[in-house]
Amino acid sequence: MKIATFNINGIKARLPRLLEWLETCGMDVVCLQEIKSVDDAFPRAAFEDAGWHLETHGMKAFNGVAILSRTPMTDVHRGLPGTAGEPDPDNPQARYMEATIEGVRIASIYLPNGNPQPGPKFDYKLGWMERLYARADELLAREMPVVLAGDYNVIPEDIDCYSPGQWADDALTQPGPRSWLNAYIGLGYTDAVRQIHPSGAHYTYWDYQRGAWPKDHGIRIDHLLLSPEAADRLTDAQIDRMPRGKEKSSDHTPVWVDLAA
DNA sequence: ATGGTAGAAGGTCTA
Repeated sequence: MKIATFNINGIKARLPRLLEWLETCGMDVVCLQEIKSVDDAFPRAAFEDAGWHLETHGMKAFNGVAILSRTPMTDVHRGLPGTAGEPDPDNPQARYMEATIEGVRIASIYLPNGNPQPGPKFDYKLGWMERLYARADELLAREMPVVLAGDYNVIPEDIDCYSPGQWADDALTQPGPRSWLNAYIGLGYTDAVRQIHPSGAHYTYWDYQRGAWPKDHGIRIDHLLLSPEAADRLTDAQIDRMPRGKEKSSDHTPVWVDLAA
């Protein structure tokens, strides 16, 4: 069972490129982030016509997540439990959803960026990561395969960054967010790409500016965390760099895991 | 120190 995460940076701008990739990628499930669309404006038919089941959790202009699946989804849940820390608790930012697919609980996550730090946006990121910790812990109690997939906006270690010195003051490398990510690992989750590529520099994001892509000035911020029941089934994890090199690409590229049947 | 690019909007804000 192949499961991907892909921050597409706008569903409307990315639609043709995304459909091309979906045709050939061989994925069973694709978690999308930054759809930047309300649910009603999401181009559902294009995906359904191509044979995908689709669930979205969007909002106006920013953020927004979705899950595509070749087989039906059950028990779909939108929003990260607990609204404490949301700037507007009555209208929480659309950054999290879950669904069960073929017995695997899968989350699509768009974690707050947190820049500039320090500041209220960084505090929001830390609070969000604390709430995700609580949810990740709850999911472990189900004793089922869980895959927490998404754009975490955290560079786990300096080897995940082309130039750690240039990122030293950025919210993506700060000790606080890194500690929360390590806390998820401490609960029993496995960073799938790190597991398969223990010492490699494997990036998932390259800025649109300053020629970051041709110079391979990338960072690794898109992750799939696996519960023990999922990690036991892990046979492969890869970053597909091809989509990043296309015209009108996202600034992220897809990351995927393969779980044995 | 600034600006460089991109997307959703049709304001600037976010990254």
